[in-house]
Amino acid sequence: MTTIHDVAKHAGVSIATVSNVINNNAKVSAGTAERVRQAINDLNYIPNIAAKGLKTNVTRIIGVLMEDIRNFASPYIIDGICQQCENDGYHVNVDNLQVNRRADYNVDDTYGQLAKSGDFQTSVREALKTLLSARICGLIYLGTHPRDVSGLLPPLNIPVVYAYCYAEKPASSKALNISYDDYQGAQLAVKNIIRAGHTKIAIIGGLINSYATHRRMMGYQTALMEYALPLYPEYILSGNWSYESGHELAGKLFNLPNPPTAVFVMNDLMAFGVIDSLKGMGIRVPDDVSVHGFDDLLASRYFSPPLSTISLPLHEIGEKAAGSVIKMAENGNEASGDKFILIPCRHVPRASV
Amino acid sequence: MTTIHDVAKHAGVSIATVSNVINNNAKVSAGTAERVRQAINDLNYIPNIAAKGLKTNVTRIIGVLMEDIRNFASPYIIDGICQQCENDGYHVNVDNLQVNRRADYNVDDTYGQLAKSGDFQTSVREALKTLLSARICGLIYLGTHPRDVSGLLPPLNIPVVYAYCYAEKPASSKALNISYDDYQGAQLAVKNIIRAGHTKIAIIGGLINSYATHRRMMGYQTALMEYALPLYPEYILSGNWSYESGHELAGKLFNLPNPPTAVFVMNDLMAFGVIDSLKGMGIRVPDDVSVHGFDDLLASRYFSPPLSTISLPLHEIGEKAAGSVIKMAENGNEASGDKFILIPCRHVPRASV
DNA sequence: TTGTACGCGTTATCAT
DNA sequence: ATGATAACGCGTACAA
Repeated sequence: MTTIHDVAKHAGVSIATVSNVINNNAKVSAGTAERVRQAINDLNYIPNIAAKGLKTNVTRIIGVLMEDIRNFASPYIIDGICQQCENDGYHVNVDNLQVNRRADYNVDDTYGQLAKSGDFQTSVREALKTLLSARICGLIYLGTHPRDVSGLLPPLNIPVVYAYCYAEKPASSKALNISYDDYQGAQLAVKNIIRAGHTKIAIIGGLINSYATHRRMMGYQTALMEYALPLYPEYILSGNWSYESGHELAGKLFNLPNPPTAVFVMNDLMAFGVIDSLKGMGIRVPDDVSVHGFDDLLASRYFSPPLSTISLPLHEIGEKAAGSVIKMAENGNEASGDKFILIPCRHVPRASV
Repeated sequence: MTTIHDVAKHAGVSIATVSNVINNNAKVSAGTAERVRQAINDLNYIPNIAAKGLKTNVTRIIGVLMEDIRNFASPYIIDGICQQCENDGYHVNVDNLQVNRRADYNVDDTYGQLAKSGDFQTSVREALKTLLSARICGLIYLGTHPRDVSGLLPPLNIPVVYAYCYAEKPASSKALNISYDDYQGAQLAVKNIIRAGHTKIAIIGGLINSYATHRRMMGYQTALMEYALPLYPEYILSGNWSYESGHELAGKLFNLPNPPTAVFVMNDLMAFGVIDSLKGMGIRVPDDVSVHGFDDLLASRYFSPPLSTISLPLHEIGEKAAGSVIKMAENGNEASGDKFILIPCRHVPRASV
């Protein structure tokens, strides 16, 4: 590899001058600057950022610790992260924890177990050590779904952004939580159902102890209240986020003496199960019953009928996460303002409502 | 950050001894080794790999230049890359080219244009410069679908692996192409259809000038020949990989005087279009006609009927790509053996056949 | 068995 | 305006 010395020799100047040209710090005469630039081009010189980082103690590397890149949300978030980092001239160092290969990551309960499992803790520490050995100047912890991940990370003295999850007790004094707005998204869904003319609207939630279920349930209630619609306790069910669970609960729901005319299902996977179950019972969607999902999986637009759903601001979460962690890394001071940033969801109207 | 000097002082030894303990090179007495390890633990010391790389001229960083992380295959391949790199103690540096935001990346023709477009070339060079500035010791170029990407990368003196694409004229003397086996996968699909009892089997291909279309067409022919089945020219159609194109071609196919009883569709997206078109015509799948896809999208198992398809060895491609590039980086010599590695696909039988 | 000194490719300080 | 040189954190001869 050609070094700054090669360039200096080729241009007939000192390495200091070359450095000054590269970082256009000091005053270099236009002539020599041009000569140096020519030499850089001739020799195809690319500065070694490791050496630069060693000297300046600033690496401009952002570490991304992701629980599972195979989760449907991860690629879009990483896309946002990469874009923002490229804009700001930062490198991205990734590490994948492969949660999927450890447990069924659609089930909330396993998270609690995971977090406690020594095995998982060990690989988090291991991955973190790898990242830290590169002297990353900021960390993004990317979850597989919103929940409290406090305690997973050891205390850190670099800024940390929790993306698509959150930490009540963050690992760093400079920390931020960035996710989407469950409450707003659920309202969006239910209000859309109401505007389509429904008044008997059931809800099928995810695991009862999950943050998302809780927040989306609030959104459901708020929307009903806003339109002065009654809340029927028998219309409120909880599954476990799986296709099968949606299938099963739909059976229960539509054997009620007074069944609903619409269902807000808290994720698309369960909604698929609901619709298939309805089809099995000879109930047509949306002619007889409307079904609304949440997540906007790629599959949802090809489902029959195409599923009305809520699309998550994944790219924006990534952009914002990277932007924030970079800002915190550059301003030495603590992060100010709201520690919990929720980006609004968008509504995706399709044929199922 | 604590340095090797801090550890040395804390343990009452010299930095050389600390270094020797870390890399367990030279003989260090058991006692001092233990003291040093204790100190490392006490101070939470993590070696600075930038400094190490500067000294040894080996960074153990693999660069991944991906055309689009949002492509359905990318996350699984990256998962494989991360896993292999973690196993071998390598860091992963990523850069995303965001092809998706430049053109409709499902359409083959745009690739030719992209490659020629100065804009794309510029961002490839830019991204590469970023990666090279970290002195990566190997590069993985991850495409969005198999095609020849020769000429996209400038000449490089580090090993390069093309994953999920290939280069007839690679950028480095140490290069390898790793993808899945279109020919074998297509045979798998068609043989499965034949074994289900069909003899009138149509095929809907992707763009006629694409490598994948060509190879899969060969697989189709081979399978028919092996079972001594005739090949009807009117059963051979080509689309452009899109849902709409599948929908349209199914209309043509089943208005034939003597329509087929099964269709091998070259990707799942077109297969969705085919099935929906069939439904529209009152033709039942699989009762009247069988449909077989290729790709195994997440959506395919939730489609109705669930789609029989071919699953791609994505994780394996990633593992193999990382393993190969690391091997080439470590053995100074040229890569030997086959430059084109094709990993077999698996068959995923579901209800549509 | 352990310690000293130098160099890796930069930036930054100080002369010139 | 430009150049010489000392760090940065680490590995490694070579010396002790």
